[in-house]
Amino acid sequence: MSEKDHQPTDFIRQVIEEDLKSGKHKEIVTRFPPEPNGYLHIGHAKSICLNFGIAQEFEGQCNLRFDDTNPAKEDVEYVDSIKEDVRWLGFDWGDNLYFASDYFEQLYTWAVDLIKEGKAYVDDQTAEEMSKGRGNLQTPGENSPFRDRSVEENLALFQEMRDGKFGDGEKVLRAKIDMAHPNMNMRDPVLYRITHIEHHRSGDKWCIYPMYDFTHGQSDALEGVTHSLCTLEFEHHRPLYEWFIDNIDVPSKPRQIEFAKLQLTYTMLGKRNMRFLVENDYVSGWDDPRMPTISGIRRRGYPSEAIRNFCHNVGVTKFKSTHDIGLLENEVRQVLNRDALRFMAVLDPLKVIVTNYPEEKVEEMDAVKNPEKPELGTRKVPFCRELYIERDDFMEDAPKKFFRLKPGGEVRFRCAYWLKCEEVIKDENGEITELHCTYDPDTRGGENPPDGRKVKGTIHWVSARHAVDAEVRVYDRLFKEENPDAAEGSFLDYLNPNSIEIKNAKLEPGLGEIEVGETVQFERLGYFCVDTDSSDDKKIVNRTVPLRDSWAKIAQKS
RNA sequence: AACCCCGUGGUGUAACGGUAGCACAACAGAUUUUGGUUCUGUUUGUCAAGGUUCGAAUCCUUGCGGGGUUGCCA
Repeated sequence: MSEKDHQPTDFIRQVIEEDLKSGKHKEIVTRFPPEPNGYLHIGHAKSICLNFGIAQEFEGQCNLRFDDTNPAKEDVEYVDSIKEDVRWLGFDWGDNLYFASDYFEQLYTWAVDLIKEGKAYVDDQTAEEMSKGRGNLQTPGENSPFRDRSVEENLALFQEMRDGKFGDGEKVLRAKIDMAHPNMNMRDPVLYRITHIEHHRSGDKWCIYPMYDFTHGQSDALEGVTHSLCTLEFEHHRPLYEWFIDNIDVPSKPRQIEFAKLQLTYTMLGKRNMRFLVENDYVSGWDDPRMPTISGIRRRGYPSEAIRNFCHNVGVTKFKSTHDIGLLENEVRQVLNRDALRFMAVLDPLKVIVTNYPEEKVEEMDAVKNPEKPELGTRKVPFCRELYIERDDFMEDAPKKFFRLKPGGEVRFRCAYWLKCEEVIKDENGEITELHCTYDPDTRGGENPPDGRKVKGTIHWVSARHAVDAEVRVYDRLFKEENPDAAEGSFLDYLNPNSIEIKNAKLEPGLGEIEVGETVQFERLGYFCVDTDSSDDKKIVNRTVPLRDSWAKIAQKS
């Protein structure tokens, strides 16, 4: 039972341990390298937890590097949100904030070096011609007619590309590798393209921009990254990554290792599909609480600790697995059960009149703030003659297993009294409008009465006179289909029409003081978080996640 | 069918040639002033066939299945 046995071990950490043991590296350096072209989502959280987590465990360093080599898609707006999200997840890059665009000059110099060594050339072909010349998966490509230009001509042309002598797409710089290579990435990949677009950081200094492949490994090498962890789709870029590291005079030799990206049931993580939902108002924005973005999850009320625990449990492999979203929700409940303060709130109010309770009387009942943390003590909850209970907690023709309120039945009102339903009041449509009940003074605080009577159910309630009104947004998963990406037809066919339900709820008065962003438990209902849309006169609350509900299962069966 | 990667209960993940373990889910029970929490128990698995070995989830071969790759995106 050494400590080692409890360490999570995966194939990447094993490689790192070996590299440390063999003396290949003294210190581990990783990096999280987002392109600032969108918002981070739960899939990125896996990569963040992996890279920053490894740095922490091995007492190394993790850089935050923006892979900003394509100005057409990028913006500072995203840089800021990405930083905020990484910080919220609980990680710190210290001084190690980098931008690939800061390496443009160095990368250019290295490109010139390759040209001088006859390992790169300027190609005049159109994109279409190049594509054709590359061949396909079965057939080898053919050399470009420009492949054998002289070093001098290439040097001059590349300089002219930089100087802006050509329009977008007129020329590219390519590596001279092997047009018949079985790996398409090695068939003379493009190193630089011409793009006359202002870059969000380098402005109009450049009109040629390096490709991802020509940037990433060298950036890693410049920063002394030892292990460059990326997702599986870069697997067949690795030979190229290594080709650049081997053919360029870089200061260190990083190693690329690939792992499977995170996939979740009932969730769609594709950037362009998420963008579609945002731009076409299927959701309120990137931070809509139903979105799998970090900002959405945060607004929904998921604690970052739960995300970290989840990523830890998910593990790291090369197997393309899909995780059950329920596992994430379980982690959320686990953290919130431990931390969240308890309150009572009624989402779908039904009035209860306690007919034998004095009109003017108000009692302050004691209720535990959090049973998981008894040291926190209790809160006061006002009780009076008029109350609200959950409409669901009353049934006229109740099945045997229904332990809540029914005509002639008695239940415990949590922390208050035992109440017996004496009369059901209905309107002209037969809708139940209120319940007339009597209370037993011998059950104050919800205690068992001296006569030994038993009661099966305990329900929550709110004093009608003291309740705070609130809009509660009850969220459900965005998609009805387990895998909206892979299902037949458009993912839009699988949107859950009930992914948001608005309730005009009655809250326990103490809830008026809860601040935006704070997550609490509404007893018997779930965890709820005060939303950023709240104003001084209107409280808006998101349902983070419901409590486990074994009654719902029983009810469904019968 | 060119090359590459991957196959362990329902979903994931561990076991590194030596008792197939863990989490979630499901089911049953106990406790409970939340039908919550907690606790106990049960069910379900090594893709297949050969080979190596005293012994194979693990090594080898073949097959089967899934995924990826033909951007001047990352």
